[in-house]
Amino acid sequence: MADGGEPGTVRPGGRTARVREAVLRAAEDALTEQGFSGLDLADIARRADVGKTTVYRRWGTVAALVADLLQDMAEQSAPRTETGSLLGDLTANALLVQRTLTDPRQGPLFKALIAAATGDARTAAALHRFYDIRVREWAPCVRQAVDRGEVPRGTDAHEVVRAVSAPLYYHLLISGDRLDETAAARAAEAAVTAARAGVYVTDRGRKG
Amino acid sequence: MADGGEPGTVRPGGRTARVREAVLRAAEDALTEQGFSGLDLADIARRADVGKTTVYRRWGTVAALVADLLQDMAEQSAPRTETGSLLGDLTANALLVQRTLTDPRQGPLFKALIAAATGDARTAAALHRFYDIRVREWAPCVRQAVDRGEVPRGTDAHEVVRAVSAPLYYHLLISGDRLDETAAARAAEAAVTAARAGVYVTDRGRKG
DNA sequence: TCGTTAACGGGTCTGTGGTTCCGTTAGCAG
DNA sequence: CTGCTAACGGAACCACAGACCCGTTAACGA
Repeated sequence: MADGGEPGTVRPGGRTARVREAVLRAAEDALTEQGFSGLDLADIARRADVGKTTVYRRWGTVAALVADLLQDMAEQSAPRTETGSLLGDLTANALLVQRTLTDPRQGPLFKALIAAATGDARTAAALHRFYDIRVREWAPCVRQAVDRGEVPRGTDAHEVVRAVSAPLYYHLLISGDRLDETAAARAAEAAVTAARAGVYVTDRGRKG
Repeated sequence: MADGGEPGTVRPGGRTARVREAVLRAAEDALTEQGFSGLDLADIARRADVGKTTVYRRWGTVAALVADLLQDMAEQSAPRTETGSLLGDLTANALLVQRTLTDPRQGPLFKALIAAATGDARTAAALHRFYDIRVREWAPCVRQAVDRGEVPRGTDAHEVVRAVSAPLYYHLLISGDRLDETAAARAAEAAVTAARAGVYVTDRGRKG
């Protein structure tokens, strides 16, 4: 008794780690190719060259597996570019997002991850954490812009970064419009314009 | 032979129409409660008091049923309010969207519809059509603003309306942030600010 | 190096969602 | 009103994802 709980926690090295890695990669492939609804544990096990019992025992549900995949993805981060101006930085961010979402592998993967999150609270929490980390990485460029006097003090840096991504995801998921460099540039420009005008200042009204 | 094709096309009245209505309402309920992944035709048939054979024969797949539901939803439209200013109009729009997405019934339903669209091209097309219609209904207020001189000529009215919704859907699906009146007001304000600055003018560069 | 046992994996069973068959109901043309 | 047949619906059938059992492999502490 008292073995800690979840399998994989007592002997996390060697084979266990290898299996986890293989299954997560296989899940990524399966999600990319079949999407969230066409997902099946046996198929993932086959792709990963792993017993399907293992997949069931370690993760149990598709939702839990996706949540674990999101945690794994959150850990590996891409570095941020710095251009010296807020518009330059956020345009770089918008282009990064645009390229990711139109990538023939990453695009479908992200769609599937978001779809998975709509149906399960734990997956949704993992998705929110993933994006929170990504937003956090880019927030400093907004704070630098505040210091330079480009945007008003009190601007919510996170909200500005989110405002850049929002229209791109809207195109991807909802309107289906073309998601090209123009759309990315426009998203960055709109966010910067609004930020400069003080739209993202959180405590408006207190000082006036 | 040569009976036209799809069932329900030769005798569309009476029972057939009643069944379609009942099934669509049941599908709406099921989507709202169970989400997209937990959907099953037998359950929908039970809710609709209809043989599951009928559901299978008429729609075949979950995706096709959802697509039909979206078409049905697209047909019934909500009227648009007019306030006289672009900010007023778009704030009304943002609040409408915000209230819809936070509604305990509609919110989960829309999440499920969007999730369904990520996995199937026909469902995606139906979703795009639905939103295109909604955007089209609100576009006139942007064109009126152009006529009043509030925003520059050449502004893409559809893109402005989409810009209002985008952050709200981003909150709902991706970041998980609170989706309150403040967020709605901010979304409208950001869109108006950017529109005034000419961010949504489509043929920029041609005239300069 | 060795022993303990966590973790894996093949094989089998089972519940359930999807499919088909065929008799029944009812829309609609005459 | 009547007949033809489109469309529905109950029930049996089937395939397959998910659950389980138990023998095998290998992580890790001593």
